[in-house]
Amino acid sequence: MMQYLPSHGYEFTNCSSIIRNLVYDHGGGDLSANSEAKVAAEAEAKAAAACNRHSEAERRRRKRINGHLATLRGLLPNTVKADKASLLAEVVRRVTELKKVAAELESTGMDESEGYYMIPSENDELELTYVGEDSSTKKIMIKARICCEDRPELIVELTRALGSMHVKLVRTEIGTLGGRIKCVLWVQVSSVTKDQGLQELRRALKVVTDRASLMDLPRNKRPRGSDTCV
Amino acid sequence: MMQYLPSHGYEFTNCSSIIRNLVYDHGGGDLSANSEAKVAAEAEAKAAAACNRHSEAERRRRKRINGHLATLRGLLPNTVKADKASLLAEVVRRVTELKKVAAELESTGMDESEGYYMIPSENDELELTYVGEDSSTKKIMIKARICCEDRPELIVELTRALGSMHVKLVRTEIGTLGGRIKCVLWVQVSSVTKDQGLQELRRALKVVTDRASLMDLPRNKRPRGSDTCV
DNA sequence: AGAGACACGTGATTC
DNA sequence: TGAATCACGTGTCTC
Repeated sequence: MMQYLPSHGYEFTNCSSIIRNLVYDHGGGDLSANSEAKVAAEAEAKAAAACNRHSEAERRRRKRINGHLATLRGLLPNTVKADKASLLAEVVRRVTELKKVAAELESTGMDESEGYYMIPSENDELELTYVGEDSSTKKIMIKARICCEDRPELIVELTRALGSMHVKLVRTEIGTLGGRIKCVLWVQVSSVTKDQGLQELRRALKVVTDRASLMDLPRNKRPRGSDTCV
Repeated sequence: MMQYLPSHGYEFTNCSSIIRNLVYDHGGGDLSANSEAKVAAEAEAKAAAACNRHSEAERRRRKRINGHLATLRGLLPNTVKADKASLLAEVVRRVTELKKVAAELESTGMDESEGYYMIPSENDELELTYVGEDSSTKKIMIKARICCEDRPELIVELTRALGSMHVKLVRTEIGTLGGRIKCVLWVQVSSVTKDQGLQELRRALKVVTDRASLMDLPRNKRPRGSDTCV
């Protein structure tokens, strides 16, 4: 650890301009009048004061900057002993990370969860959006936005439709209002191209939104509760 | 804009140690032998070289630090003209923001969406967790984790149960497997205390998980599709 | 002219 | 010893 206490007593007036002034005084002081010496002394004092203000301002500025750096040290883990450059490098890394995450949220529309977007509209809707490809897993992400009349079987139908594909339901958001339902699904599709994924998913979901009956299925596979009557 | 080109030619050797050496040379140089002058010259040259290395290293250090600062300027919007301190203040703000968002995701368990957590278990479950209070809106966030037998009316019942309370469904995640369903709800409750919110929500959701019949409701309020037979 | 911001070289300190 | 880091005061430039 370094401390850098002000061990050398630089506290006051170490300004070279003063020294310069002193030199000038020494050179021509003997011939000058008393008033001239006074003027010189005044000038010297003034310069010294200005110099002090300057160095003090610079001290304040440094303190401000280092204060922020200290704050960042406190914010980021394992940077207590890091030097300034390394600390800033780490900060750059984190901010980059933040930007990436934020951009991802933006592009997936995952920040649309509040309010407006989740309110069902009056018109039926089946909109698929290609979100992107995960660089590491090479899997395609597709966002599906569905809006239609609400009915109890809907969720089961959706689950069933997705289950028929090689997909992973990453996230679901559902909003209902006045008997209508809005459903946004984030689906991860593997091993297919973008167009294939969009096409297959659209076909699967269209079955649901078109109110396709589940009654074609064998009885023991039908969702419980939807056919308990009879 | 400031440029701070190296307008004053500080490029080489402005080390006061050299000046000091020169002063000493001037003081006792006349009486010394040639070899002594050589030694002095060597020492001077050595000191000058060391001094150069020092100032160059410092220059490199500054360059590294300022390089990171420039990177941060590029990363953050509207910081092109900001001075160092303001830039760092903005960086602190952003990193704090990042930490807050990350902590929120952590505490709400919103990062549990993948894999394990959304797989329904074999046992029924109704677990409510107090997530926290939004500092700005003063609203309570509760996470409800439900696991039970799947049935088509479930979602409608849930929606209905929540609709009977003054709550806002912020986020929903649903996972189904083998006829069972796991459902995690993030619910924002307003105008009640933590305990009130937990209690009311638990009562409302228990009705659902206990398979309470909806048939007590007036016919026109029953969810469509669940009672079309008769 | 006066305050603020920056780069610079330097001495002190640590490893 | 030497390399690296830091705080410091200073000169210079801008507004």
